[in-house]
Amino acid sequence: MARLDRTLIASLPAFAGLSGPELDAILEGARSARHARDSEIFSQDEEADRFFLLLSGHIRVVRTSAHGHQVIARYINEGELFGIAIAMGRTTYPASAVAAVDCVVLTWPNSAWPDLQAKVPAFGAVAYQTIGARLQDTQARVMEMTTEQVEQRIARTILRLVRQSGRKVTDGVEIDFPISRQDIAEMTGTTLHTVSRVLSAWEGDGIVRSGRRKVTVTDPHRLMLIAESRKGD
Amino acid sequence: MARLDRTLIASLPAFAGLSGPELDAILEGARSARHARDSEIFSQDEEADRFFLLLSGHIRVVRTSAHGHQVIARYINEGELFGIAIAMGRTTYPASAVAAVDCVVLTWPNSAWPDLQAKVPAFGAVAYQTIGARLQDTQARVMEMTTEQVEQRIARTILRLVRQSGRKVTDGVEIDFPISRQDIAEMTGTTLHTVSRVLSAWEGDGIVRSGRRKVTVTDPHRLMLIAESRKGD
DNA sequence: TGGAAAATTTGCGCTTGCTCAAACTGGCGC
DNA sequence: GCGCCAGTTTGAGCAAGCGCAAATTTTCCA
Repeated sequence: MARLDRTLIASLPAFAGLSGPELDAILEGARSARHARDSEIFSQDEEADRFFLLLSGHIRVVRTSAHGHQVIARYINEGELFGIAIAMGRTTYPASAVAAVDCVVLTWPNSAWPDLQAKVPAFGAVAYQTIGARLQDTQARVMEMTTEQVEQRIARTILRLVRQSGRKVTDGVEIDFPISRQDIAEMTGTTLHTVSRVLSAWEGDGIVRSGRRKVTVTDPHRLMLIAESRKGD
Repeated sequence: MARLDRTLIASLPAFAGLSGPELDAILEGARSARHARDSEIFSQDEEADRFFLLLSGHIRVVRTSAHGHQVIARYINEGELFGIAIAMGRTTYPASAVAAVDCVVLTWPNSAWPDLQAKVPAFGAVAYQTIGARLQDTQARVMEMTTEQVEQRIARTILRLVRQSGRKVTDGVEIDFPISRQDIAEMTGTTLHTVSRVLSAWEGDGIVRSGRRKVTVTDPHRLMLIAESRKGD
């Protein structure tokens, strides 16, 4: 196996400030892999024997209920850890990970975990921070689901995606990976029909432009107003 | 301050298998406190300078939205850590903690955290497991909120409460702390009116018995059937 | 270039559960 | 023992958004 170069990860915010040897220690035992768009990186309920770091691309984390209903738990952005079941004391993956575009990931066997913890405490710290941040996000999502209307939830979700994965284009900011109405529905707890209706209405108002698996926000300010609005104000 | 005795925590599942000196190390720097029913132990958004362990009682963790809407994030049971903002890299508490009954808690200043981690690695492990488990729970809740009807969510929530904090009585199992219709509504994302209607219907069917801030499940099996049922089956 | 498949749009009827309103009840404090 | 208050029950009306169905549009690939 070709030795992985430390420049792969040196620029990631998560590892800012780590020394060269520390970076090398992290890469020891790692291997990199490519995953084509729409391919599964790991699958819900399967034995969690590895953990991952996304180097480039975007990954969709999907949970499927006992009755076949799918929910998108989150999108993973470049530089983020994912599939870190081991840091949560789990032996299976609680969700599936699907490449939203062609991706490059680093992956380690679980057996590398204790070593990595010992040699680079900062790595463990990053993992636990990640889990903490996701707990926050998920709890915020529960709040949204229970207190907000569908239109507000869609607005908030799109704003979040644009903030995390937005790319400036001539007339606004677009989400830089393909995302369907169905995907947005699975993030907001509604149906693709309702998402379609809402986006169409917004398009009529000049707030977004959208097409097949593509969303561009042209008036973020107005979208924020929708996200914050309350019935009866 | 009187020295705390290790028997306080020796019997907690979280600390099973720890040595006497380890238990003493944990208790060093801790102090115990009583909190009367309905009093706040810490408050959302305030500086998180301590972390906590519930020795006895039950605690409600409540988040309040920017618009004043309240949601119960979880109930803390005896032996659980809570308010561990420090383990999530947060500087403020993301929610408030309210004593559901008179409680006894252990509490440490954040300054004790690094020491504790170093001296008793198992303590850190328990904290991270706790956060991991809560992330799981919260994600499961998102799934429920988006895929299930109100009646199923209420059924599931009550079953969970009974499993975690049930007390056998002559004709069933009751939730052993006071819980109002409003509380159940704030856990399930509905209104106290709907909860009241559902419980009344169940009472008519002999599935539960309930009164002022009290719920007893008399037919857990039937309640499970409701929790698992799908529309259209 | 011509399908075929995938994604989106749109209409319509209907159900769930919310809102608003009002009455009721069980306990607790005085 | 009585009155008050928090908590609960119940009714009626209504609206958000879902389910279903069908038409369109876009893209991919043979």
